[in-house]
Amino acid sequence: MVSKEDFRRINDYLWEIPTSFHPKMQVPVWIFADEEILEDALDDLSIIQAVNVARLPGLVGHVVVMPDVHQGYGMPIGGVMATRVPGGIISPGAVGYDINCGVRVLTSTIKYENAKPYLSDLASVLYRNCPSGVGEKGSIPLTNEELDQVCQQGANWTLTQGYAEAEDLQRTEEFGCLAGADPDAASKRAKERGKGQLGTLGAGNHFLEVDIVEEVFDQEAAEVMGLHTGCLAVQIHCGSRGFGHQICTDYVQNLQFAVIRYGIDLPDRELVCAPIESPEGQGYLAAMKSAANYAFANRQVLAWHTRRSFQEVFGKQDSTLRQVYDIAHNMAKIETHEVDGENLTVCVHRKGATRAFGPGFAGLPTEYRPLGQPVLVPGSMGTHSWILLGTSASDRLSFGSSCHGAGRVMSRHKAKREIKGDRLKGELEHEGISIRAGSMSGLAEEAPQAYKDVSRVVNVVSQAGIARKVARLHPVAVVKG
DNA sequence: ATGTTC
Repeated sequence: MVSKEDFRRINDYLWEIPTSFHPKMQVPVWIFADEEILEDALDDLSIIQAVNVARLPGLVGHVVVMPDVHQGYGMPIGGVMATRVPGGIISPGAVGYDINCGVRVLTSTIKYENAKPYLSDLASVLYRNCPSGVGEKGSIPLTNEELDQVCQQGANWTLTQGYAEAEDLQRTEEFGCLAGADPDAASKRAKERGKGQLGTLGAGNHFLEVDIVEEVFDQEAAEVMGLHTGCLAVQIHCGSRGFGHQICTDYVQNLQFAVIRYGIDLPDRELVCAPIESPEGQGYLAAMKSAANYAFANRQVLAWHTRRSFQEVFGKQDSTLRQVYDIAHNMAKIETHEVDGENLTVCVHRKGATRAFGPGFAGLPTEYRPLGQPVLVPGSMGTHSWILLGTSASDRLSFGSSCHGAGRVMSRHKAKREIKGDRLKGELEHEGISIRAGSMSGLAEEAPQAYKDVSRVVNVVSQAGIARKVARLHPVAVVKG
């Protein structure tokens, strides 16, 4: 067990578990939290899992835990670990089952006051046009060859097919495509699942939401990002669907043998991994990149569905949706970071954590380079969401990372048991939020009561200096599986 | 998260 006394307070928003806590810890664990969030984090396995992660071979710096943390498969959601390349490991459980789960935000100049009478229709049209729900198939079935192209080209494939604008790709992490993806590293079963699901939302905490830009905290940055107070914006939260899920399932199973072959001492079977330079590690990395590219393409096709839905409701003239940004929050990336005064090549695993690089990063479009990387933080349904920017301090504190959402405090099981979906829908509709959901029990699982207060989470990362506030969004229409 | 127990 871990208790509050095991933490050393670095400052009001940063706490450390030193390596002296456990003889096998390679690096300390740092958690970004206020006291309340720290205490919440001790209620589940989050911190124990972070300590387990700190025992893996080849770790550098420290394991990072974000304020939206909750327990996950092997590694907590809201965790970051960096491993030496070569010499360290790569672990599917430290990326997550939904490879490149992420968020895209689109923005408009449509004023909420003018749009208000049409929002219920808009919700219905979006629900009709954006396939959602477990196992749901999309409107763009892919051949084997096309799936391979999506894996290799990511969002670029959607541009060639007419589902994207060039600016969308500019304003996507990695410009919508990771180099080095190998579709043949994905199993036949993964491919079969992936072929029919491009352009689908999925279920669970995935959603498509129309928001009002409620308050702007940095006028200059908001202007560059096209965020206008009182106007509509759209958030799309989803990932690589059955394709990425199957890839994770396959490699969690296969890498068990790598653990034995390379004699890795695992603190938890769920942290199954392989040396990153091994054939097994490289296989997972190439498959993970395929799923990541699939997810970039998936969110792009959903953006296309969103645009045609807006045109259907508001007409072609007044419905322009410009992309603000698209970020991943379940991904492993080879990056260079300064650790203890030394520049190291590392594999940064971000699971329920976003990249948050500061100003000057060359991988950003020109207009964003002076600002830093946009960080998109969806809240729980019916509450706020936030647009932040990465900072230069994130580079040295959190491997250039920030939080990804509100973070669960109630298990899915408990939420389903305690909350009535149809009653929740009524309450949200009463607050002026149009809800279109395929499953009432699914809706209950995602109730605001099941999550932390996202503004509290955002306050921690902002006070800790790893991201800064640009704008707060408020939902007016939600589409869920 | 997930053809929600291949």
